[in-house]
Amino acid sequence: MANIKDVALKAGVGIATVSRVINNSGYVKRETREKVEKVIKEIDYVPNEIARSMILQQNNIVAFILPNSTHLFFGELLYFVEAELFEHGYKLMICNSSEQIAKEIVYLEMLKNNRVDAVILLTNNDVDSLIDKSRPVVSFDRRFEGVPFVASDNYGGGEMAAKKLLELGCKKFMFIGDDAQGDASPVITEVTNRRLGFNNYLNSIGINDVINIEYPLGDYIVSAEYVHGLLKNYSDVDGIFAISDAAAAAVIREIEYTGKRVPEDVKVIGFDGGRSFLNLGKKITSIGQSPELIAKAICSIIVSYYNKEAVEDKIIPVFFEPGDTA
Amino acid sequence: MANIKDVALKAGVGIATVSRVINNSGYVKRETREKVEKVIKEIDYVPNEIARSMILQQNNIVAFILPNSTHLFFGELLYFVEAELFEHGYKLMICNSSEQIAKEIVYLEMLKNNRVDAVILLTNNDVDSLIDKSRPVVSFDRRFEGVPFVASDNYGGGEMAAKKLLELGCKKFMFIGDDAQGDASPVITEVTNRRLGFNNYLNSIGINDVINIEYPLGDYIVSAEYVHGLLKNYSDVDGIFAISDAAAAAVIREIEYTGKRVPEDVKVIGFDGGRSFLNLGKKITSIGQSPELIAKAICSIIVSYYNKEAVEDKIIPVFFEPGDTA
DNA sequence: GAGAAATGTGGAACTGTTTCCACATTTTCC
DNA sequence: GGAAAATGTGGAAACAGTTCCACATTTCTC
Repeated sequence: MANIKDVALKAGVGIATVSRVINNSGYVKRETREKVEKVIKEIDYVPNEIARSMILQQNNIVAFILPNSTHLFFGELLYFVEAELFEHGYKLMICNSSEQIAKEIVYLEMLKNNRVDAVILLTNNDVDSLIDKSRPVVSFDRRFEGVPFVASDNYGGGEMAAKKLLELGCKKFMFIGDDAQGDASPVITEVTNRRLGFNNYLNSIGINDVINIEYPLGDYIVSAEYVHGLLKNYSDVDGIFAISDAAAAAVIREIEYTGKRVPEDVKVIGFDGGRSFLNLGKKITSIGQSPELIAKAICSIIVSYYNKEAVEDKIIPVFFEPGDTA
Repeated sequence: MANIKDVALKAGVGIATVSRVINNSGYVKRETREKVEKVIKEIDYVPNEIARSMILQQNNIVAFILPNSTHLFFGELLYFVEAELFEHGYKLMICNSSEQIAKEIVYLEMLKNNRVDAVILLTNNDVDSLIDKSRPVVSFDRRFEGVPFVASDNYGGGEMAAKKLLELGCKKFMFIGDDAQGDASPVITEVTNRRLGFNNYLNSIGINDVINIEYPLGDYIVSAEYVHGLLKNYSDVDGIFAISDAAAAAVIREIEYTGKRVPEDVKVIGFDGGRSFLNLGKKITSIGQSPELIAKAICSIIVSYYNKEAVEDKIIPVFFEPGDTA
């Protein structure tokens, strides 16, 4: 493949001049520029970005470590992150951790070697010590000391769900979610704020008998049987806030299985925007997060890093997404 | 950041020796190795992969150009491609084209500059002239002259759907799909083989009145209204093969809207595996493609390239995925 | 028309590795 | 015990660019 030297030689100019032409920098006489450009076309010269990265000490590559891009919300986030980075001239390297900390570790190490310009981190694991904080990192939905952080307003979303269910006349409330994850991970995850917002708001207006259900979930698929068992013990519940649309879908399926109707007998609000489960059935009423706004926030932090501006955490508003289940 | 020279200096050895230690190549005395390894730990040296890529003329980066990672099948394919590449020590750069040829062009150019080791191409656009065929490229679902090609056995899948509907006693058949895309793109796309397999098989056993419906779809969302209009003209149809699960979902919705029951009155088979639309309702009976097998095939081609072995096209078997609609 | 400023150009150092080559030392073998 | 083979080591040339610096030429200004 042709290199800059070949161009210089063929055009009868110095390497520095070719570089100036390519980068449109410094002084170049019009005729010289044209001569060089002609040669570039002729021998089909394409600058080698690897060599540029080396000298410039940056490669315009951002890495995104996330659990699994096939989950709708993550996939959407990925999509918008890519689109946004593209606008700013960055390329995106994708690293599915599959929730395995081992793979996260390998990736985190690899990214050090590769000198990627920034890392977007979306993990539930305690990888604090593995993060190279001397380089730009942005974390979504999980706080790490010294790492800028982006998340939806989960607390506000919880409140919003509570208000909506109240508005619709519900009397007996339930929250169902997997946020505590047992003793294995004592960290308060960001989604816990959904529970807190929901509970605190109801408590604040005197409702203190909210039922909080903890269910274990593997790979985000809610076990219908498990939900079923739980629901029959709480037959007076008429307003349910589920931690995700996936959880809401399972809950709805089970409620209907017991003969009750949604939303006539029990109202259910999910979380994520109701986009995932809208086919061949009803659409879930949901508190939505905007992957697009989140992606924009993440990228703006990366750009700030790049411009050596101060970076700060960002909390992204959520919105009420009407549906058929509340 | 520390570099190899710092290590050499501090350990009192030559650069070449450090390199040998890192890469575990050539001869290094045990004591020397230990000394060097100690220094590496001490000053937290991490080899610069960019410099390595430059000298090695390879960077172990594979780029995947695809329309949109948020579509379930593409997202799954992406997931498995990433997993498979990871096993082989490659990193994955993701390039969502959003079906825009302009973005594809920019990416294709960019990837030349970046000297990625291979490109996986998933596009419906005529980008033949833009592909740098001097470097490893693999195309999925779309044939380009001189580019190795991977696809599901779409023709066989069409046949399979026909046989299944026959088996279930259907008498009047319909195919519904968007494969021809009007005059704009005269290319026979790979999915057309689904139609061909279906029609040819039925024709071969003497059924010649198969109704083939062409519907326009924007961004993979089937217009329910459009389908509705079509269906009422063909009230005797009792066996439908839809080009995708998304199309099948729309068809089913519309059939039920007219008062008929699926699968009792009309049987519907989709394509992609029925995973997309299984919540809050029935699961679509479907011909499945295996994103995992496809990913493995794609990666094995890339590895063959890498080992300078001959590469050849691969057709991946499809499978019948039972559901509630046929 | 001379000095200053602006414009134009090329050489060479530098980025951080790998690897060839030359040379030194040690081990093997008859 | 000496030649041959195996082992061990470092210098320097690549890889393909960018950019500082020095120097040359042109244009501007009074």
